Amino acid sequence: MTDLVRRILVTSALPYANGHIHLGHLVEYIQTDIFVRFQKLRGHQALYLCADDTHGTAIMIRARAEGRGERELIAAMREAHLADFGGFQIDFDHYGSTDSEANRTHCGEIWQSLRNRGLVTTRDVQQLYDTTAGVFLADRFVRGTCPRCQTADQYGDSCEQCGAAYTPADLVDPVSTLSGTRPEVRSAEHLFVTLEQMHGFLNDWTQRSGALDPRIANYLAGHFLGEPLRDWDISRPAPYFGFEIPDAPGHYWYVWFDAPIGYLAATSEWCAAHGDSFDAWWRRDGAAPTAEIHHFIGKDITYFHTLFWPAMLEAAGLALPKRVHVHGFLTVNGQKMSKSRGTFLLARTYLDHLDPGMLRYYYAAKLSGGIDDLDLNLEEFAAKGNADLVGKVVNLASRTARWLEQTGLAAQYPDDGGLFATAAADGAAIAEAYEACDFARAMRTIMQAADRANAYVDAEQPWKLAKAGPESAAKLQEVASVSLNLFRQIAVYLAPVLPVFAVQAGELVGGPITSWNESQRPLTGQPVGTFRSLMRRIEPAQIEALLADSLKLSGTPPTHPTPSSQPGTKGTTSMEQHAAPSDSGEPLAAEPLAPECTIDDFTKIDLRVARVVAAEEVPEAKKLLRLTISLGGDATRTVFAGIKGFHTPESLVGRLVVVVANLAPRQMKFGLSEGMVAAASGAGATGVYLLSPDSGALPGMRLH
RNA sequence: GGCAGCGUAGCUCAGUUGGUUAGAGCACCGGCUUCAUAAGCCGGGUGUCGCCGGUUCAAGUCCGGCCGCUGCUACCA
Repeated sequence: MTDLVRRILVTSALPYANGHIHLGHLVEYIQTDIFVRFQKLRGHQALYLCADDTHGTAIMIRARAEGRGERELIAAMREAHLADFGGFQIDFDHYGSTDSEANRTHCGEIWQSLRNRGLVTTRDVQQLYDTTAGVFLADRFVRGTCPRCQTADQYGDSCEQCGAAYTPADLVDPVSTLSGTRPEVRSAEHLFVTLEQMHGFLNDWTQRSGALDPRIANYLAGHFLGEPLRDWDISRPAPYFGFEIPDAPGHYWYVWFDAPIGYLAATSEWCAAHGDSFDAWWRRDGAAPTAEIHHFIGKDITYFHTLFWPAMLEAAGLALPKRVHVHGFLTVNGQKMSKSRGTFLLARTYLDHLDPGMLRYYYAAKLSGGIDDLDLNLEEFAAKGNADLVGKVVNLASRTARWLEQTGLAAQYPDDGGLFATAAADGAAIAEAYEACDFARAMRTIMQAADRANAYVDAEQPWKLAKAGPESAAKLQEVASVSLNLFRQIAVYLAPVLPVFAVQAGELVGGPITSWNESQRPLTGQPVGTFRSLMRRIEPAQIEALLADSLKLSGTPPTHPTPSSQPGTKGTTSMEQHAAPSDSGEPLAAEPLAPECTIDDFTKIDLRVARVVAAEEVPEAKKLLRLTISLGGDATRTVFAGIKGFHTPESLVGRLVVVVANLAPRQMKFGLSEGMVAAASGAGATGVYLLSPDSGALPGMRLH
């Protein structure tokens, strides 16, 4: 089959050491792992490399908050990450860390290349300096009074009250959160990469190299490459958890500089451990690179991997990616993962309740290599795993292995009507789909083989042969041998997706699966082990337990067993639901109750009756109406309310509404909004319903 | 509003360079089977392929214009 042994270096994006792995992360790691396992099964030399992304301000702040050093924090998170990945059978060839000596070395080399090519420039940036702590202060480390609305205790970059944006130097009475002293304005030098000098190269690489999906290339052309590329600020002054820049003491490489270089460092570390050569993977010798480089990333970090990173590699004379595989985000039951809905699913929580193979298969069945978001519909997840893996695939072995325990496989492969040969021929198409990361297509083709195999068993009725007695024994052995061979063939095809299942299938019959080629020849005469459960069905209770645990972890009590809340489709309108005699549970299910609050919490919010005295369209606004409301007497407020399209200005004037009267003013594009009008709304834009007090209520009355 | 993407059976989707009566899985209904983890097999679809127009011998597939939805962004206080 395959002609040459390819050398394929594959990476997933480095997970940040500031949080745990969740099912969204796993879309990427499972996808990458399947790709790598497939390549290895085909006989290619593939390396799956990854690392923890450990540097940056967030880590530093978190470590301080936890009262421990950064390295202690990242070591603990590394353990947790590795345990999660292991649980999902993600098989890295090497898992490094951006906080390694190898990475420091590679950062230095790339840096020197940028210097040599004249791509580094410096520019002064005005920053506040803490004379007591002796450090420049990032925006987050400064608080002070807003220069615009005079609100105290605001961060250095923007005001939470009026929304004004400014620099820390603009703050009135600034205070350093590190020392509590008043910082002074100093000018600090930052280092920049003048990306514009690489513009021609980036145009060419993004549009013509074939490394990118056309949609991604188009996005880059439209958003960035159509105008001069801005300089990239790649240094941060101390305090910063990271690597100090060797020729610029006091400056540290920004985390997004050293993170992708972690791919190089991981390669070096793996090579050191295996006696291989880094240069053979990354160095460009003449026109033809010796290895293929594949990056798998989420669409949120496209910019870094398709502009900065190739520019860095190009400047350093290193090999460019053959392909950057960009995938979408994970949604759960059609919506973003949500802690309050209990659908923020951590890897660990999943593993407490369900089989990782089921998720690997589900993702495989939904991934087609595009950048579309992937929806984890929990009902479909259970149905698909149960029907395909348990009902079709495992069932093949489960229903026939027992008849071969004594005799083993038939000595000669029987006439199966061409079933094995057909599925063997399908191998080329399945491999092609794997290669293109269209795993969904591969799974469909494999399941068709399973369908044909089950139909065969049904037609041959081996259970009748078993009852018929000794004269049917040979025929029984033949039928069961066909069935088990088809089963093993499918196990080979599924091995990249379900490695544990593949091992167990091999234990049952035929030994370890080591090569894709094993799908091409039936086995004969081999012993058959005792069938034992290979994969268990997903029970609804397990999914409920998963969701309940996820809710607990987010600190929200489970309000009720989560029904399968299909997002409302166009069939029923809100109006119809109003008329229904019994109310649907859908709105509550769509937005479960918030965590319990105390009466003190509630009294912080001053809700008042108010009268709309004026209402007008804001022509340029899509959702907003400008309301003038009266709290009685001459106390009036201007409020922008997002109710355009649901209410006309004329219908509002004169009516009573409920407002949040002590809400901090908010600067909006069309003016300052001085409160919020209370309204009910469901998930999605199903409607907005203003609250009205009973008649007799007067403006200014408070809600108790 | 800007940018991008998507609109095919109740649901999730497949439809390769335009080419026979538009498909799969799930769900649902009927029948069969009982070896198997309440698994399996057979049968059952009058779908305006979002709408309108265009190109073509031929369009779900290409082009244009609308409508709707989603994501990012913006004004969701």
